[in-house]
Amino acid sequence: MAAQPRKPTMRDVSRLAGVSTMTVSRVLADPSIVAEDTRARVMQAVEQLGYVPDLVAGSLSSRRTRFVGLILPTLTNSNFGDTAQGLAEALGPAYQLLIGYTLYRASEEERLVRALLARRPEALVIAGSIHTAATRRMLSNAAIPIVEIWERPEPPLDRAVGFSNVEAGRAAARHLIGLGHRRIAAIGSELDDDVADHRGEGRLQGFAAALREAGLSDDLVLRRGHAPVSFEHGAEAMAALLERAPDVEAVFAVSDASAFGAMMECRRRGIDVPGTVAIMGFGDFEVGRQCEPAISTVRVDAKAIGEKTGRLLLETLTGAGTARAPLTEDVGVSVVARGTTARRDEAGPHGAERKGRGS
Amino acid sequence: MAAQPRKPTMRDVSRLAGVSTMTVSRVLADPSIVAEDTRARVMQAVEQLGYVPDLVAGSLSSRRTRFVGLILPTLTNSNFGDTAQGLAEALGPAYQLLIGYTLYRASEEERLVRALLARRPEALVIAGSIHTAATRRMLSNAAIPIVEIWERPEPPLDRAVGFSNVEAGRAAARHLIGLGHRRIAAIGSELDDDVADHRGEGRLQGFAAALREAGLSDDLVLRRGHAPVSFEHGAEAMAALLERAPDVEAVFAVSDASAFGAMMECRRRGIDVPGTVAIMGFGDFEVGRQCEPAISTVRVDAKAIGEKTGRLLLETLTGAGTARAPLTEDVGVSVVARGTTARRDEAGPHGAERKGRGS
DNA sequence: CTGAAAGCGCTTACAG
DNA sequence: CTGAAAGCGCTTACAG
Repeated sequence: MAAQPRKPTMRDVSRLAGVSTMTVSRVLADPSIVAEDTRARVMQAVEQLGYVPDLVAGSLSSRRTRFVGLILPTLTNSNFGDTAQGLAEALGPAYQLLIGYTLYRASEEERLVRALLARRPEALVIAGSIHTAATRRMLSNAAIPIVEIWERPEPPLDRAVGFSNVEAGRAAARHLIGLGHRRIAAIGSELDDDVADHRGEGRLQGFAAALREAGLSDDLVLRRGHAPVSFEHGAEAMAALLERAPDVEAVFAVSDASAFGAMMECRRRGIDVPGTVAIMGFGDFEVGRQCEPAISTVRVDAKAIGEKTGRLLLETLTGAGTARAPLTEDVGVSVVARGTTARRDEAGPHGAERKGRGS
Repeated sequence: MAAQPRKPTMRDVSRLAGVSTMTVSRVLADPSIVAEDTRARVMQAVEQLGYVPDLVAGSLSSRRTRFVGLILPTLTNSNFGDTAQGLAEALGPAYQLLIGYTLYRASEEERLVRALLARRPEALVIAGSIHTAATRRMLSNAAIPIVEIWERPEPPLDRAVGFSNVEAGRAAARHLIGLGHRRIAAIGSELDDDVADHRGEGRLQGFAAALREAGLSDDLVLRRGHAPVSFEHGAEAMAALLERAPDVEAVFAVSDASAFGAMMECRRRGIDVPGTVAIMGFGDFEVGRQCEPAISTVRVDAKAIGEKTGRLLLETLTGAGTARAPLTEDVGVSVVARGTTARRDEAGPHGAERKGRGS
């Protein structure tokens, strides 16, 4: 790697082109306002030197960093990945995402907020609406747009784009109750002082509330292990659940990953899904769509959350929005009934019951 | 949101504490070199004003941005997420990752490299080793450590942490051949001028080469659709494969996601896995570990790639490494034989063959 | 259409 | 242990 003695600066370009740095700056920012031959000389110098403008200096000078901070619970959940990609796409190439992850830890969130704010992002997008006091203070004092996502806080710190996790849980319960199940369980993660999946907890609470309102017991709403919830989590939680309630008829998992794990645990034990136990998840993960039987779920458009957030931010940052956007945008959720909650008579033959080569 | 009239600067803190900005700067950078009572007054002023240092200014001044750029194909693959998290953890809180994704597009990679370099990262980590000429030039001229990951380029642009995808493909073929299969297929994605998964292609090529060396035909090595490969991809590719070769005995998919999709397609068609068709994937995704039967795979430690890269960078950036680290670190791959390639007599009863409630 | 001056908010490099 | 001066590489705000 042939290291240059020093990276070329705008000054180097301007000297080579025989103009001032201001002219170089203009050519790079808006070529149309510079005379054509001047512009050509500058571009030629830029090429020749392989000049890459220094946005650190540009940001300090213009007070525009073109950064948008994004704080997510994890980088390994494709739903949050979709949100990040949706946000990046909506924002376009003029903005750079500054992504951090918390692993559901409030302390880590606080550290991250401080670290990201030091980079002077023009806006900050953060999953969730429950923060430490210090985090809330920093966010409020930042004097930039803050968007809380994946929830529907009342009221939001500033703006919010998400949905009600409580309603999502309720919708799942309604679906299972409507199918005639009575001995209904749910599996999620524990909450402790520092690590907590408040959104999953919201779903669990909505689910439990709907159970009680229907006159059913919520004593099978289990919280096991720590977020993030995994495929393994579902398997273990399902095993624990069967230990405790061998007669369980239906299970709601706070995530499709967990639901899939639960279904695999049933398969290993020879328990028919949905024949003996119905299973429902949340998030509409690809695995749930593709597996056999496919997993019934509460769908949320993760990418749309990112896209709407991006558009909202663009309006706010460019001051383009004439009409003041609402404080909270709700992308809604929808129940998607699939194989794992099919009634016996509805259930098509699933692979487990077919043998031999078809096609 | 009560917007401050103006964010407090170090100047504001220094005035309130009755010291120079240099002293404030020292307290924040290394409190131990400042007298205790001075330090206390400064900290108190920092607290009172809610001062958050401006790293944009600090970076320009110190010529240390504490940024590490990371370019990944997608944000929605948990394997790359693991690499990102491993890198972030190894680097520690002193560095901020600047993450971008390309969707396997060379043109997007070029744009991203340019955009990230403008932020003056202290190092750049990039998935893959095949870049456009312009990208290579920018990378070489950047005069910062560049680490190519998830491959084993000969030679790397600068450094590399990865493994041989060709060998990974060969290992998969050897495993399937060793099991006695003869009519062996593979499924991956197409390559076109702009979008291409060169790592998946490497696996396919290694796989095909091993087939030929064993005297077998490689005419069932199929490339369908574009990267990123999905669960759906596997299902569709499997359907196409069965159309073309109903007598296929074993299939290698370039990703566990694809392998899972292929297996589900088999299940929908009543084709027994592994009884009639053996399936093998790559990447050791959680879904493959958890499903029934579990998916045989070529495992690569995605998180370790990130961690090793982080440690390498830390040594390089802090100049701590006395011994010059090797140009390329190979994390290796390993074949993990599981249910989907079990021989009939080895195969335990899998869920599909058990009925009724167990336990 | 182009440029000289000033300054963004810090840290480096001295000096004491 | 502390501070005054200079400067990082750009863009803003004038001026012509």
